[in-house]
Amino acid sequence: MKDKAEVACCGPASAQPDLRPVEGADADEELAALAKALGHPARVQILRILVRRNACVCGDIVDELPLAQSTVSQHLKILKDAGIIRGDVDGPRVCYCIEPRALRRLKALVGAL
Amino acid sequence: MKDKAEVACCGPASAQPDLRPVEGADADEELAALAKALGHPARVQILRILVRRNACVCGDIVDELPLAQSTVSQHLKILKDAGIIRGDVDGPRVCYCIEPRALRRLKALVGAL
DNA sequence: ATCCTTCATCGTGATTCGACGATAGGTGGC
DNA sequence: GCCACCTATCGTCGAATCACGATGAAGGAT
Repeated sequence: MKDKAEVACCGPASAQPDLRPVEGADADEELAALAKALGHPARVQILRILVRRNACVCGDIVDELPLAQSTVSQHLKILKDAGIIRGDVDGPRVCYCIEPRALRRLKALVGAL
Repeated sequence: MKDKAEVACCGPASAQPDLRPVEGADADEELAALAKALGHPARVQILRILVRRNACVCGDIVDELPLAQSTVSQHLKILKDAGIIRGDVDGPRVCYCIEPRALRRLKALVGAL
């Protein structure tokens, strides 16, 4: 049952648009925080993995990266703290998936540059 | 003659599209490097200043930020090393402006997420 | 030539990051 | 209960970041 993880653990993308401004001091801080979370190749790679398998994978990420499990877990925490991904516990494993809202927000902020 | 700086020191945006791929290992590194450069509020602010005055300002940036001159210079160097901005010497002062190519590239990479 | 302005660089200290191994916490199977 | 598996967290180390003041280099102005 290796395909089980393809069932998304995270609900469908909430389609409501972001209303917050895309510039100003708060937006600067927000963009900087999001960019900082993306400011490492491993984290970009993790994000790409989660986008590719639109469903959420858990520790398969560790197998795809040349990093120790603890290091990957740390990167996942950074992405989660930034609000870019979400991690839902699914039995003994944890199911990570991207947070579409945050990704849209990032695109909006970068697009406003 | 305070309005002199409004004349752009940098040529008009080269309109040729970017041909490089927006995913893959190289793209991951590239996006991470660009994001890392943006991963600080002061640098986002600097970028916004340079976009607002589409012409290039030099040390006026120091006046707009609550940071020491050396600190601002350091942030400018980071942005310049990342290829996001350019600095042309204009007499005793240096004229910074955004590098439209890099900005477009960033938007393409983020958009591909 | 001498000063003054402008910016970059150096050196420093405090903080954070990135990576790892080791360890602890849950969960399911036996 | 006990054991195996998957994650998270802790502790640690070296390296990088961030901020600053001080110093240096280069170009006008007088």
